[in-house]
Amino acid sequence: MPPRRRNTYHHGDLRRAVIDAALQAIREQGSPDFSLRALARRVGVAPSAPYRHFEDKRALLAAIAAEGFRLLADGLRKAAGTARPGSLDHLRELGVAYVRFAARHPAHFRIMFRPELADKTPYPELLDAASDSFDVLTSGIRAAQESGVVRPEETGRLVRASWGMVHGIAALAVAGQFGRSRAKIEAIARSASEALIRGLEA
Amino acid sequence: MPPRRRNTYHHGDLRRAVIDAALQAIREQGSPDFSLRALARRVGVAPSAPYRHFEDKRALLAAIAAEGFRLLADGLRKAAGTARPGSLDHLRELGVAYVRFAARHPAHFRIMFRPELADKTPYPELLDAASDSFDVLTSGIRAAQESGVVRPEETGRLVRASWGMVHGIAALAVAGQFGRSRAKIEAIARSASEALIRGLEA
DNA sequence: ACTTGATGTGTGCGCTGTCCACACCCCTGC
DNA sequence: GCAGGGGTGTGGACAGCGCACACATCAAGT
Repeated sequence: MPPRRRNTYHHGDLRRAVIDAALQAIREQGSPDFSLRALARRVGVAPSAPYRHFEDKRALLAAIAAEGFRLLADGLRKAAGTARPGSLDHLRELGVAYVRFAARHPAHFRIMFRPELADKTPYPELLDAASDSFDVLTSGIRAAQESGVVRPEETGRLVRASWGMVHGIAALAVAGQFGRSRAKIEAIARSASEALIRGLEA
Repeated sequence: MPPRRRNTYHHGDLRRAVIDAALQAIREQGSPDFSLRALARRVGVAPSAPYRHFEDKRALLAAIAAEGFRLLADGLRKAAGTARPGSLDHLRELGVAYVRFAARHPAHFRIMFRPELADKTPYPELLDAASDSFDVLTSGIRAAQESGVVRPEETGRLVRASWGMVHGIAALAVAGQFGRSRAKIEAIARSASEALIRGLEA
């Protein structure tokens, strides 16, 4: 990619610029109620320019959601790396990492589970990223079961309970219900994860 | 209220009809992306008629959210009634009832935590209903602490963990991640609540 | 009967998402 | 070293939207 050009007919990296403007708008109002035209104005291009990069508004949201799931999978893997796979610590760090991702990337998080993207079929990029994240969680729990530290109950059930818990804490945190302090939010996630894991121990 | 009048200039209960049409639309598309004009068409009134009952679109959503919180508080209180206050069973039933509410009233649930309603200040009805629901949860946990069956940890922390868990399971269930069967969804909620409670026992 | 206030109608404004024909300009093949 | 082609941005158009405002209708109280 050539260095940023200014005052040229072509923008340089309009796709990225539109995504960033959208994230900014989501951060400001909490919801993707921006208009594509306003985004274009902010970026300094014609109203129809973004349509060269996104089929429609939903496709833009899908791109943001996919980016979010990629960031989430990264965060989960990184956190998991700090503890022995299959250990209870590993499990707890997965939970904390889920919530930390939401606290660090609230704008992404707010888009990722939007109902209008529930059918990910038209967006293979989104579908892949989402299942990848889900797999990291699932295999973390399965490993803990295999190493015998967690009940040998049906894995899917444990995944749903764990995922549900961290997802709920993340959602409420992003909604501002737990205050603005990331440290406090992570502390909540940590103690909640510990409690749930205690309840799931073999 | 007089009996339903048809073919009259005045509708009879337009406010209720608009809310119901909105709920129907939310059920159909998962998000409140309907137009107020379409709602009016469905109900058979002029595009501007709903504005007699709702200041704007957000106020309509706020009314739905408030109704949702009232239904939630009812459901929580009813479920709580089936077990001795302060007992672990009582706690579990609260958790199950939260998720059951979401499974039974998904359209309400989808609206209740929308970011555009996060500032409930302009909607005192919504504010009251929301804090009432929250109080039922909080006092349930406090009672369990006082009867000595749950750790005497800071109550707020326990509330956040518990609320987060049931909220996450509810959200994922409403998003269709756990399939359509209400029985299965409640089973997940039940076993997850039991696990968390085990982890929180004194 | 007359007024009055609540409720529904009709019309208009500015904005939106999206489409289309056209302008521009970088890159590649000759 | 130049022609032109394809990817990218422009400008204008259209239908539909949220919402405002002036007017119509009707029930209820005097």
